[in-house]
Amino acid sequence: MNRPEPPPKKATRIQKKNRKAILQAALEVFSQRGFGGSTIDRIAERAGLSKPNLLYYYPSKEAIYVAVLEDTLEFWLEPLAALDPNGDPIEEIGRYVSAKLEMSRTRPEASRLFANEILHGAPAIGNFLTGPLKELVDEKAAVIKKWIAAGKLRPVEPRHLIMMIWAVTQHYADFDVQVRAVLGDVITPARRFADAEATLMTTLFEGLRPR
Amino acid sequence: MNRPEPPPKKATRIQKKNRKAILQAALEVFSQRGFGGSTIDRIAERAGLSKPNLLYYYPSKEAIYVAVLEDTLEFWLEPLAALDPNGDPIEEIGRYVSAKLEMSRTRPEASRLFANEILHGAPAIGNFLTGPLKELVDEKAAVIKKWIAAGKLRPVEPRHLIMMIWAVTQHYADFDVQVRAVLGDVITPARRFADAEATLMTTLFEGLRPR
DNA sequence: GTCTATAGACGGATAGAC
DNA sequence: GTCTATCCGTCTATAGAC
Repeated sequence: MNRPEPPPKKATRIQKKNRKAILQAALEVFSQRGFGGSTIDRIAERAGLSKPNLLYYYPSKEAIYVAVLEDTLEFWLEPLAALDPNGDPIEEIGRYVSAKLEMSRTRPEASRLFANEILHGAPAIGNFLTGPLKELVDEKAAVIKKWIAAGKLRPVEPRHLIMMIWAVTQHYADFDVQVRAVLGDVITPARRFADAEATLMTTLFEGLRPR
Repeated sequence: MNRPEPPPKKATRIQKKNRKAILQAALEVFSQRGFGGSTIDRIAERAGLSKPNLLYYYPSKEAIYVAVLEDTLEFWLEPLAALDPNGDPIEEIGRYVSAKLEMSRTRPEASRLFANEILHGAPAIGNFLTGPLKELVDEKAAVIKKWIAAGKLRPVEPRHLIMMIWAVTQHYADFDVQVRAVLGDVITPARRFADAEATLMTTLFEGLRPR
């Protein structure tokens, strides 16, 4: 028998390219239609592959789904991980808000993919939420607590503050159609995000700055 | 001619009961699993009906879905509609935040149903978003603008402020699993919502109050 | 006795997986 | 390309309300 690859003998150039295409296609399809509303066929088509070929790379629809999620998870935590305990609190939080808002603008599909997953009870990434995510939030909550103790921020619940920032920034990706409907189509995307940032900064900053 | 009701010859007691049971069951199923992940069979089972019997009341899966959405829409706008132009701005906004948070606590499935629908591009309620919803938001944005002009609020974009309130309050329903994962299961629901409200009020109020 | 309400069984199409 | 499972929607027969 003359089988070239048992597991991943070589990370073939073609394999890398196809895997990437599949993940990108899956991200677009899953984020737009949810897991149940997506079909392998559609993902394969958008990736430029046949369905059997796609199933050669990932054994099942669920496997693709999990792969896309995991592929995006790490990237998703970056901005919060970058919160610097030694920086100026207001500045650091401002930077975090900006970064998250920027992610909503440039990667709305990723935001929607997570939103959909969590909305439905996080069947695939429950362990991520109670594990790495919670740990990171705990760590950063401690930082915020110290800032508050030092009188550099008004006293608020750090974890709720963090989630509040998630909510307001991701809203512009997850609820995009509603945002556009409410603002009207005359408002350009650039203007929309600039106004959003200004509003968030005003309320958050003035609400957090101690007197 | 002496016809009391032309279309619904009699609103049979049994019909009312079944329709209500179907809508309730559909709300639970659709909000938990999305449209594509839900089956008529499951909805019928939860409503205590056979599938053909359910389809006797609503002609298709989509008809049930639309019916549930419409059944909840009006109710959903109530708190915003109640914003009183003659009231104290900070008080009115506080009341609105409280009311929305309370809805997230008591009717999370409704919130999730909308979130899912909008997340996927609002195929069924697009006209509602650009119609009644936009109109109501426009009306209330004008009220907020007047408050700002009168120096009673800091200058912010009214529409973004309204959406910001939607985002932070609905977050506690839509992303419930994540909220619980991050806070840990030791925090009781009552405590969770109390902390949320305190954090929202502090940041929002202090951020909106003029100096 | 007539109309409403209910269910069992099935067709047909879609889509996951080999 | 095929096999199979799932699931929407219908056909038909019957039980029950008024």
